[in-house]
Amino acid sequence: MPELPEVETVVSGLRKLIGKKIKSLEITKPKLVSVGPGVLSPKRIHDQSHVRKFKQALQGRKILAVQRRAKLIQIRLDKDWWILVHLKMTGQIIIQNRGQKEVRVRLMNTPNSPIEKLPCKHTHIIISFYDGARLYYNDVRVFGTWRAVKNRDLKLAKDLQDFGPEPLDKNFTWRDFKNQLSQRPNLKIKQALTEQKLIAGIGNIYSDEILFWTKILPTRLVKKINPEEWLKLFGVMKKVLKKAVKECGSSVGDFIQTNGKIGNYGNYHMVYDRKGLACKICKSPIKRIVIGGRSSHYCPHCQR
DNA sequence: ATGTTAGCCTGCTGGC
DNA sequence: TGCCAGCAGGCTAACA
Repeated sequence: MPELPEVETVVSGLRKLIGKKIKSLEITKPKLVSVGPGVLSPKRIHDQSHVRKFKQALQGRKILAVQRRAKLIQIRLDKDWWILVHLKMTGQIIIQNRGQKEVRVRLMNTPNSPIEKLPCKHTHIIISFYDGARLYYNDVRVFGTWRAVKNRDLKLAKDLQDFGPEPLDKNFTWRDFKNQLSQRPNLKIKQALTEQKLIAGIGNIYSDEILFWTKILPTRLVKKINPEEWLKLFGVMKKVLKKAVKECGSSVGDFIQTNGKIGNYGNYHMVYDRKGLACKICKSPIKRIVIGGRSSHYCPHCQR
C-alpha cells in the first residue's frame, strides 16, 4: 500500500533512469493508461485508441527528472511531456538495469510467495530503453493509473492541484498543519490525516502509526485536539515519515522497491496490522475498528 | 456544503 | 483437504 515513504522510495529508484530514452512500450491492460490531465472514463475499456496515443506520446522521449507530489509519481520528459503514475493499492515498478540478464522478484512480502521471473502475469506495462534497461509495471488489482500529460495541461490535473501541503516541506509549520486540518473540525482525526486535500501523502498505515506515537485515539474529532497535542502530532508526523523514508517504506502486502527488495519500516510498526497482538509499550492487545470504511488500529491503553 | 457508500479488482485468509 | 465469503484500501462517483 504505497504512501508517501513508499512512493518516495520508488521515485529514488526511478531516478536511475534519468537521461535514458524510451525505445518502446508494451501495454497489455489498456485501462491503466490515458492521455491528458484526467483519468480515463469507464468507456475506455471498449476503445483502444488511447493506447496508441499513449505510446506515440512517449516513444523516443528522454527522462529528464523524477519527483513526487503526495502519492503521485511525476516523470518529466523532453518535449514538454510528463508521465503521472499512481500506484494505488498494488502497483509495483521494477527496473531491469542495462546489461542485467533477467529480473526475479518476490512480489508479496509473505513467506510462501513464489519468486517470479519478470514479466509475469501481473506485468501490464513494459518500457524498454535504448541502452537495454527496462521498466516493468506490475499491478495485481489493476487500480493504478499512468497518464501522459503535456506541460501546459498539468494545471488541469485536478488531483495534482487539490493536494494539501507536503508534510516534509521545510516551510510547513505546525500552525499551517493545524489550520489545514481544522478546515474539517467534525472529522475524526484518523480521516483528516488521510484526506489528501488537507495534508498530502498519508494513508492508512502511517496515520495509525502517527496517532499511536501521539497517544491520540483515531476516533477523536479534529476540534477536540488541544494546542499541545497539535504540536506533538506535527512533530511525530515528521519523525515517523522521515524514519519510514529512511527505511525505504513498509512492505505489509505488495510493496517492493524498484530493485525488488522489501522496505524495512514494517519492523517498526506499533499498531498497523497488529490486531490482537500485545502493544509494544504496555502489552495491551491492539484493537482494530473501522472508521470511514477503513481499518484503524490503536492501543486502547496508550491512546486517549 | 458535508458526509456516507459502492465500486474498481484479485489474491490471500479464516471458518466451516 | 477444499470451498467460499470476507477482507485488503486509494481514490472517484454517486448519492443523501
